[in-house]
Amino acid sequence: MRKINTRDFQVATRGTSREINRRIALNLIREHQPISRADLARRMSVTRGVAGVLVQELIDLGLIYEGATGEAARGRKPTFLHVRSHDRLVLAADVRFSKTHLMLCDISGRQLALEVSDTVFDASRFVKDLAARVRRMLKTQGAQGNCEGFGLVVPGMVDHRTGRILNAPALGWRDVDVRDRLAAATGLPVQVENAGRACALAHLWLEHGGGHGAHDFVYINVSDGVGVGVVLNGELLRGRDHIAGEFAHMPLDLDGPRCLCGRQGCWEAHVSNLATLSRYFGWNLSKLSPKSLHEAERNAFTVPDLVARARAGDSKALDAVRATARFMGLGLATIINVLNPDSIYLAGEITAGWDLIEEPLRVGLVERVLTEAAARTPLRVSAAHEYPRLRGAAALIAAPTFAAPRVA
Amino acid sequence: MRKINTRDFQVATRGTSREINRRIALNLIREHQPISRADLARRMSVTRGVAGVLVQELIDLGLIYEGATGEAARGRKPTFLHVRSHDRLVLAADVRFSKTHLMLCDISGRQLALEVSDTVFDASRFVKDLAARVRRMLKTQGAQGNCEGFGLVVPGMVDHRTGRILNAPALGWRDVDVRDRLAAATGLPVQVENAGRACALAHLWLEHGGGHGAHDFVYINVSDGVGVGVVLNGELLRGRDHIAGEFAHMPLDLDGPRCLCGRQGCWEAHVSNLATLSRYFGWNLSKLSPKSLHEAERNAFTVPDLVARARAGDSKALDAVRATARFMGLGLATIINVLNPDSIYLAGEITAGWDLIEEPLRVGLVERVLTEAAARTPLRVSAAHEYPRLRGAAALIAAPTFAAPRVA
DNA sequence: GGGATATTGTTCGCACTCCGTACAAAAGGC
DNA sequence: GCCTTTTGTACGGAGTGCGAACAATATCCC
Repeated sequence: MRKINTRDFQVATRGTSREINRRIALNLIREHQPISRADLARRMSVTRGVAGVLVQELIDLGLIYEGATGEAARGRKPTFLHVRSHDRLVLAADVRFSKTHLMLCDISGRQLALEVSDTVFDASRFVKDLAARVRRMLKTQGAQGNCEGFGLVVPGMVDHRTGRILNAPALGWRDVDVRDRLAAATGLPVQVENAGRACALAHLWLEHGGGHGAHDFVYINVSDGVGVGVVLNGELLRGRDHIAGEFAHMPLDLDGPRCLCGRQGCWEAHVSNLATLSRYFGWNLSKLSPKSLHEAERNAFTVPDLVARARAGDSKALDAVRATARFMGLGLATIINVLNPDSIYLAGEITAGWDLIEEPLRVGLVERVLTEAAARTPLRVSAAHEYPRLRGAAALIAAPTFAAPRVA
Repeated sequence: MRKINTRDFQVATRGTSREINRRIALNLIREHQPISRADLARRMSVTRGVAGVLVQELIDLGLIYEGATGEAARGRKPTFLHVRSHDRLVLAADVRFSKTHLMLCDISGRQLALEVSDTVFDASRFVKDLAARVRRMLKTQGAQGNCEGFGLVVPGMVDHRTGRILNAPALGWRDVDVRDRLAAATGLPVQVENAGRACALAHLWLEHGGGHGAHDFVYINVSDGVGVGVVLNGELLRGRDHIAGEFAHMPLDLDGPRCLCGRQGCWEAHVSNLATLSRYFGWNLSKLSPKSLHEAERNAFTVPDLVARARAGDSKALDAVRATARFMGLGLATIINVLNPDSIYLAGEITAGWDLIEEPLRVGLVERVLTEAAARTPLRVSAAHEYPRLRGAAALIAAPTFAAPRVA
């Protein structure tokens, strides 16, 4: 029951019905390929005649192709339809404090090439350097003509509409226009998005197998910080000022530990990798400068190391990990109470020790969640693929092909 | 950019385009009445021919009617169109711990009759009693044939789809089917919803004047408890387990004051009327039973009284009110960081003292909100009409007439 | 082998849609 | 009285889904 926005609506024209049905057909083919015209007609509850026309149009548009003829118990054999993806390529980049990853993949997310380099912090040099790498990768992969766009993911606040990076503290960037500059330098359409949201996008658009078509979920990445992407009604929530989903800095305790953001008691300050390590080593976060913290974390050992020690019998390590888990549960409870999603996906180094943390996490969850039903919200560890952020960057380019047409 | 749900989609048929455009036309007429066919055509960017057909259909459906002919500087005078609402009536009820309100209004929310009675706590007697009142009111108002439905609003958790009240602690109801029983007893279609959400619905559907067509907002009612309704993309957020929007029990401080829900440090425990009064009187919430608290609040004086004292120069009263305001701001900050809505509407007794509380509220807000832009999220005190909850109940019945058709 | 049966995919008339144009109706200016 | 402007209607054209009939292709069974 959506209200029509009378200041921004879309009138239906002669072609609107066709456009809607074509898009539905494309999505059904994508999800059930290989599939025949007749099967498609049945799934759509339209006549085979209509399905045939829709399919022909999708073929003419180059979105699908006819494959082998399938087997049938009796009667004429069906010709299978597939979504064309092997020669529709996408570039994806993930910029982080330490390294910048660049990946070439097809529109379904299948990885074709990957390259890692040190991150360049000067914005102008960054653009120049990245554009050169893009050109080189396209050339060596023989993909110059087939690349449909370039998705970029950064840790920070992004205005997705204008492509400006508003604030990325980890990179030291404020109000930098990367999209247009990268587009000019590479000749490709460029999309920029925040890392947490991109992971959610990857899950929404590229995970039809395991993700099983979730349309209302929250994707949470607990790492150096806490990144969150919210998908409601099959759509990513961005918000008026591009900060929607910032659960990281909600307070658990107004007088709690100091957070890198300057405030006290943020959820992130309780559960980030740094918080977990601090708990183990007895660091006092309030007294360390942000920079030295970054160093400490980079050089010293990591959360996976800590999980390994916990596994090996180091009870102090186990306590630290489980303390973090409880706070994770407390924060998740608020997310559930507030958004009440169909499911929650968890990612980040600490999820490697899921068997160790699940129980204390659920204790924290039950402590604060409002109903028993809500406490049963499925929590899934995003085993997923290796590079959720890169896949998210790819999803930025892949999604428009399959998205629902704007109507009413 | 919405993903099509391949397990629950709507194929476009021959009539889909017309349905979409008819609904857009209806909404434009509603928002700009009186309006001519020609003007409608211009606003929709369609020819006058199409607009004429759409209008004729809406007239035939009884949704609009032709009114007087308007004035024009030159040329033929337009015939004005209006949404038919004076003889399309709706019943609305608001059940609270103390009283039950029953209102008859038209589909645009104009109040026609109002009746207040003591709340009946036995569910069976409640249904019987309320149905009798409904019949009587329809009779005395001569509205038996024109009533299109009955909207019911309760303080508690509701499954809107099945019409069951899952848990309403204030009324002592658990898993009670009111919808079907009321529908059988009154012969009307019945819709049930939670009070906080209903207020948001009222704002979305019945506030085209002042609300100015907000489509992404949060409506917050700070009263005995804290009720919140979230509207995103012109649609009310309900959630998997019907608890979406439950910001009331997010923690500000895990070791904070005890809340009526049994947990500690909930936002509600910091800002509810009870919390404000406790601050003034020095009550210790942890040591009072929920029941005695209810009594204390009902019999003693109220938050408006406290605001009056603050106005009169009672510095202790002012401190109590302003302390609550700061906590309100801290909670609002999390709401903004998380949902980042276009605007926030505030209601509840304490907003009567808006001039006293705005400053400390904004201090709390700025303390926790992540960006300066987000800190400027418009906060509007819902002066609104007298009965937001009743209007919300009415909106439950009124909305389907104007909602966007489901497509793709 | 050959006809019955079953399934796929196409074709064509039909009713419905929006779209553009032409036209009638109604008012004011000169 | 004629021109101009605006509103509202009428009609052919192009594009849509729908239903039924059709050709193509396969298996089953006698």
